[in-house]
Amino acid sequence: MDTATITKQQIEQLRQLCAEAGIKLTHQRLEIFKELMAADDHPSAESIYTRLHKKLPTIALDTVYRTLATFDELGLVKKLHIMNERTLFDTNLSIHHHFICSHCKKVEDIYWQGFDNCSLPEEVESVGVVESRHLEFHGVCRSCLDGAADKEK
Amino acid sequence: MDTATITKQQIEQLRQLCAEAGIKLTHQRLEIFKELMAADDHPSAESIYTRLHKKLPTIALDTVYRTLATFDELGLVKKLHIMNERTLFDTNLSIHHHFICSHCKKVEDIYWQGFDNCSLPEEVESVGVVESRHLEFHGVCRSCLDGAADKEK
DNA sequence: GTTAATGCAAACGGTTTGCAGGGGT
DNA sequence: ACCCCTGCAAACCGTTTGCATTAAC
Repeated sequence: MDTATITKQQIEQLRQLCAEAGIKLTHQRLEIFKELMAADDHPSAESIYTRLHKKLPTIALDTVYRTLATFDELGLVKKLHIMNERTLFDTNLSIHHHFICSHCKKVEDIYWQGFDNCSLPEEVESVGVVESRHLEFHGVCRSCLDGAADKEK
Repeated sequence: MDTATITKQQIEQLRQLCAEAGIKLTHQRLEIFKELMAADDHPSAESIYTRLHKKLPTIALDTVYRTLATFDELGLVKKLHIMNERTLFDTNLSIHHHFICSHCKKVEDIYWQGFDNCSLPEEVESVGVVESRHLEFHGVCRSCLDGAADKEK
């Protein structure tokens, strides 16, 4: 995914979103936003903090936490509670699912529109109103199967 | 679910499992096991501790944590990372999925064999070997829709 | 100029760990 | 009798919060 470059359009959208929400577009928020848009994985607050530290050495970890919470409320990221150690953030806003490698712990996005569009059986509907469905696959990813992950570390 | 009563058979199975694993069947482990079998919800370590405290006032919270970890390794419970605050434990060992009410946070078990048996599209298989699939529905449950949950607290 | 956001440091809450005493095999 | 398991307390670690300073509007 070549989302490495952030368009001026995206920044303009953020500016407008902040304006609508009545919050300030600070330097830190902009930089965290850029870092999120550039991420092709599912970063934690700490990993965003670490990546950002080179460019913004004065940024504080709790600012990253607060900003990610703000972005979550704005709908710019989604929290992922996959493992318990730390919360991961999903920057991919399109409907998708996740494959979690039990070996290297990497989380990969999975698309399955056939499933997204299928209707649910009565038994599911009977428990309440379903607003979203999310699928979690567990297994071993291709690179771990090929033994690539054994070499690292 | 009338799993409130524990059969002698279940206890015998636990005794055997412990013997096979080479660990002791202590009083605490037995009582925690009973509490888990009696639970019809998805308890946290702390809620098991609280429930047990009436019968076993001397038990320590960390013993509950250690025992639940042991039971997880034995395959008697499964950890659920649904919200980030605390780990929940699933005592239902048959294949099922979860409905999480965004209002009252209750987790309900969902059965959908049609989905469990369906084959996955190529796109999914291509990321690696899928060992299990778990579905998470988010929405509002029946009792919250009926306004029942609004009255509490 | 006002008000909200940041950085710092300390608190917080769930979970883990080291250790000495106690209970199961 | 041996060794594992428990209870206690303290550590741990990700995350949150209170407060004074700083920067966006």
